[in-house]
Amino acid sequence: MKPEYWGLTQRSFIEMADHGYVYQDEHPVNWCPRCQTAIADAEVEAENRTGTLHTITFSGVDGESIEIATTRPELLPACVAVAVHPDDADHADLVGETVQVPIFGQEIEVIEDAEVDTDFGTGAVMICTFGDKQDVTWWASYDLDLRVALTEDGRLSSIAGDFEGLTVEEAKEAIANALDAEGFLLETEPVEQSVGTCWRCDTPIEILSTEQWFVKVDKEEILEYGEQVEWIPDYMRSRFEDWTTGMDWDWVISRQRVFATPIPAWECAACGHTELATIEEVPIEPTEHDPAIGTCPSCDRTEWIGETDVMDTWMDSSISALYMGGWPDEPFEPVQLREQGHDIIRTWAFYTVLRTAAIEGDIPWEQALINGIVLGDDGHAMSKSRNNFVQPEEVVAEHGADAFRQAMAIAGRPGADVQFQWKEATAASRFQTKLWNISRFALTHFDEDTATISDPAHRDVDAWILERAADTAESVRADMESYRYDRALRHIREFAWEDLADEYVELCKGRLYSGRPGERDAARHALYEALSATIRMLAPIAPFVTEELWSHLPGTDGSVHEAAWPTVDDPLSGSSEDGAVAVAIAAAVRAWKSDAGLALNAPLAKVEFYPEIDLEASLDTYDLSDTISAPVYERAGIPSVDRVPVGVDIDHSQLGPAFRAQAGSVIAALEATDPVEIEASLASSDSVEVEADGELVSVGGSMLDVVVEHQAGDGDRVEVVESEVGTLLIFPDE
RNA sequence: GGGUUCGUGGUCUAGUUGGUUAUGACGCGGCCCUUACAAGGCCGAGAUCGGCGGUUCAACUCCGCCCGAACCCA
Repeated sequence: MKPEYWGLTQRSFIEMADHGYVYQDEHPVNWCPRCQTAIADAEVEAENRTGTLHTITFSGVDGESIEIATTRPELLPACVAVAVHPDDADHADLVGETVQVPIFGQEIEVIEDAEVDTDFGTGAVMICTFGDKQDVTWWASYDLDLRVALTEDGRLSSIAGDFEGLTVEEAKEAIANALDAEGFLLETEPVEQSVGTCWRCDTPIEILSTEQWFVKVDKEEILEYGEQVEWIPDYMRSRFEDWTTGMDWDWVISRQRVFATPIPAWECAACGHTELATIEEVPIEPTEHDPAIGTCPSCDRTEWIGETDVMDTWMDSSISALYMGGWPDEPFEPVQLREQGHDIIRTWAFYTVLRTAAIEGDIPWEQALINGIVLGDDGHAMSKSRNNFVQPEEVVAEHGADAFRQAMAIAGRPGADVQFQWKEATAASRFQTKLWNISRFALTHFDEDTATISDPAHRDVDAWILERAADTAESVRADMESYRYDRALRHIREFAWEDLADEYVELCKGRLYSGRPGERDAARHALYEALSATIRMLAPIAPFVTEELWSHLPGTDGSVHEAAWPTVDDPLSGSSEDGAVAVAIAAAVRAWKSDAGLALNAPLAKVEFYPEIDLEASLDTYDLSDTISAPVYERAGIPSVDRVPVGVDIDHSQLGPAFRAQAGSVIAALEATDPVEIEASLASSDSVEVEADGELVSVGGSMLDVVVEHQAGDGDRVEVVESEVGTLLIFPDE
């Protein structure tokens, strides 16, 4: 870390001290005996382990003895009281009595407190300084003695007598044996317990009372600012609020480590006065330099001892928003976005909100975009032990950086875990090849004038692809703004692959190869617009391939990443709706030819189209005929083949509300009726009468359609294809 | 034990305010070399939308309980 940055961490510390957030105190803190440093609550992780529950007798000094249950006999030398529940009838007469701690001999009082769990062990619990946070609470509220049984390296202290110097594990066994030998140990049994461990080294943490630096946690203030942030997804807000509400200790920020940002403070060697650096002095290493103030303000002496403690690294990372926002040189304004995982809401997000509130009285960011954790191909979190981790370099080597980015973009939405899958990299790579080939085709038809073609005489399919491009650009824009990169990418692929490549390119080919100049220009213009829009939309997700394609596109200047978001103008002529009909017909004929084992360009005698939808104008058959290699005729009326009503298509959203409870039997009755009769009835009265629940009801024509199939009669040399838009009669080549 | 989220074909996944033949990808089977692309096109098999119950004319969608998974906490 550069001195300029950790100097800012020191400055932020000083400003927080000026605002009354920083104090130094002796207080119990989480302590890692291996790292030999204090750690914050957020650095303690809960781990389930199987421990041993020891039931131990404490003799009464004047009266009865009491049995307590504990998993930590090694803390007996630190025992300062025994607690029972106020409603616990079995122990009621012992409250206020004095008992003696076995082996170690100290006499302690039996107290009552509602926090005692009567169902655990014997219902009586020993209070030590300190076994856990509950002990700290009791110690403070009952003003109990402090008996320090553990040293900073996790061994028993001198008050443990013969057991001094043993590690916690050694002492647990040795003391249990001693208790057993002297008849104090009544029984042992395995018990599931949750142990607090150090996030760095997994060592069980202890609670020691030491002199440390703290930052005040003002829950109300943090909640108030957290409230003003937009959490994406919104439910992450409750993770933040739950953690904040559950905080019960201030943030201990001093660490007894070697490498980190120094706490900029000194202690006067003579009188013990603590002096903080001024913001003009930072960055400063207090163990190497004396404070600028020179003489101690309280005793006028000049010998200083530099603070050797360093700061929690979250003190550095929690000013990242301030730093990005120009602090301290520029007036702070919240930055737009924080992007982070939900596993560090309790640290990075929490501390950042706390610090920005304390220093600037503001929110750090307007939006907090929270992602899940990255999972391996097997759906589990990546880990060495599972051997399911994937190095990005492997994916890049196999499929390229853009394919990797696509695979990650499509792998999840905000808040959800992100599962890496090799198959997505495969799909992404194929898509890029597809786009490359579309571009290769298009570029052979473009020249330097393509980008500036004026007044193109668009045909229907041009109008259709331009409208699809405009709609896609709009929906992708909305997806991007809501951080739905997965949906954005799907929309882009769907447009590029299905609409542009499979449909439009096939339909406009004929014009591009052999159209007259004006006709060809219209196709080139539409193709150019659609391709240009696709490349620009994909650019944020696949930056390299789009940049390359962009550089080959005529009329472009500079980087695609500086290009404007695509807007597609309305076509000057042509009907996009009728264009969609041509597209649907082409698709139906293509599928039929494939089924018939014919090539797409296999010539046909002719195709007749009997529309079942209303066309804006007449069908534009120019491109269509060329694509399917057949003259296409739009016909009115009904085709001259056998016409067979085969069923009814019911509009449930209309029929349901109209008949309510009767709807079920009305539907059943309609489905049981001969479709031929229904069609006849609709033709004469635009309604059909059926019997439902013994009652004659009339169903309006708007609630149903008769499904009709057309079939070629025996010996007819014609094939009948039903498409979404109407019936096609296909006359194969002679 | 508490909080949050999730549970859709073999795998992964889409699904706006309840009414869709439940989307697509990867994989699988078949057919097709059609002047951008066989790293392609077309077709097909494969899902009682975790389970049970409820609300409703109608539930993948809303409600409750249960089972299972993940994260955070105790």
